[in-house]
Amino acid sequence: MYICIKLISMNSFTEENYLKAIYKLLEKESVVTTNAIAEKMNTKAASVTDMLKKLADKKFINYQKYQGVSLTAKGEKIALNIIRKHRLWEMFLVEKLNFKWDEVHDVAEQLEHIDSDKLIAQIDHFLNFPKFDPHGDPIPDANGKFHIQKSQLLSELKKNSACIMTGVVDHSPAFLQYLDQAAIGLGDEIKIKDIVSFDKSLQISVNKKNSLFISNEVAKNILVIIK
Amino acid sequence: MYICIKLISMNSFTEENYLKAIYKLLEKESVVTTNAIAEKMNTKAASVTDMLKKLADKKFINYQKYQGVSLTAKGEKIALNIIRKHRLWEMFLVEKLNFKWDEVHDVAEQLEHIDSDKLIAQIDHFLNFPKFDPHGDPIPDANGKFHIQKSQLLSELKKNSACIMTGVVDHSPAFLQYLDQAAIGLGDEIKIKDIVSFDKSLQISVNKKNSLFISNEVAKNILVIIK
DNA sequence: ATAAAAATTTAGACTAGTCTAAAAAATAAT
DNA sequence: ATTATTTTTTAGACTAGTCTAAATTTTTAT
Repeated sequence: MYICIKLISMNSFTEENYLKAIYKLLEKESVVTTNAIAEKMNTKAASVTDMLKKLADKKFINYQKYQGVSLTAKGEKIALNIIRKHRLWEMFLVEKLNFKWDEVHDVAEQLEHIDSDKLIAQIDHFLNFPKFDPHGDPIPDANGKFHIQKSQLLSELKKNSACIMTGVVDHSPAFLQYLDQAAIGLGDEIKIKDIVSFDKSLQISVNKKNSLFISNEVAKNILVIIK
Repeated sequence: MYICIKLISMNSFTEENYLKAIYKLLEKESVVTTNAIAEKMNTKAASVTDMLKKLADKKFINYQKYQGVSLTAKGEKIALNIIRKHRLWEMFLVEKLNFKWDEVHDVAEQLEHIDSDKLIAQIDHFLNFPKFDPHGDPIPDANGKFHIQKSQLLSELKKNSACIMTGVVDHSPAFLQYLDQAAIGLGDEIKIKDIVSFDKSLQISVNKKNSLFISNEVAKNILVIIK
């Protein structure tokens, strides 16, 4: 007769952060190097090598000396779960606790490591199962799957098209603050009233009300899905 | 010309947990021993001694070999802040995320270490500045002060008195589940309709509606403030 | 194809926190 | 008042994660 206690090897915060960093680097480059990880983690290459060995031992990554790394299915699942938690917490902070877009990141970095399936399921429910975080990045489901309607740049749309804002390309505080001032936010309905041929700037309406001009440069940094 | 960055020595989770444990032991006993701390922290006396030296170096505790410990003002402030965060998170979990009284503790143990003044201020606000957590324990304010109207046992009140439930003495799941079944909860208005002379059991009404009998034993474990 | 440069890994050391086993101090018992 | 017992501390070792400096491998340039 055995008693089964919750052992389910709790991963350390550090391991989780490495896996997340590797996942994000893999989104941009097909091969992830030790130096790239070191830079992302604000640490030294030697420390990264040590950790890579440990993660490989645990079968979270595929690693051979000098050859870079990739995630195993197991490792990717953990990374996606951290990303899911991070984005749900960001959404919670903005939607329920009056945080600004540009204030949430550091706190979410801490909250993403809280270990409770029930907690994150309830937060998801409380937020009414959002598909995007406050920066427009997609939120994976509990199984690590994305349900994405592909976004495109506002600058690519034709005159008179209507769309919903889902995110931004430039995440800098400067840009996010500009959007706040212009009262353009996630989930807003944007309609292109006119495209100025001179400089490709757009005349748009937001939520069928306030009409304004935005530069092409701005439009290139706003992600939308067509309505 | 100096630049001042946020250094404000971030305390480790472990240090915070030791200070919290010491605070709680000081509530019951005037002198706190190494062994008592070891038991509370699920660790060994030798480990405690090591940590006590470190905490004393940082001026969080008063410590002399073999003589037990007490908290300095600095240490108490940190402990109270952790307790404040723990209790506010518990309240949040119960009030907003449908957690049961007896499910919140482990998650709150993690959340209490999240480091963000704005976050906890907003949670406090979101909960409408509660004075007690779901177990009826008082929540200190941001300065570590309690604003307590002294609670007393329901069993001590006279016939026809009305009161508000603020807490319990027995925190066991068995008792909390009984209260759930009986639909007696924090903040409920309890009126004593009758006291049975035979066994001192009480006939009460809860929130002016459901009337029921509770044993004297139960009444001895319910904390209330007189209305 | 081979030398130079860059990237990566190893070796060895450090801190935080923990442990066991042994020594020292305090308390209790005769 | 002098043992015996209990409590506490020290000594030394271990793990996770980090670092610097040196060695090794890969890549780039000639």
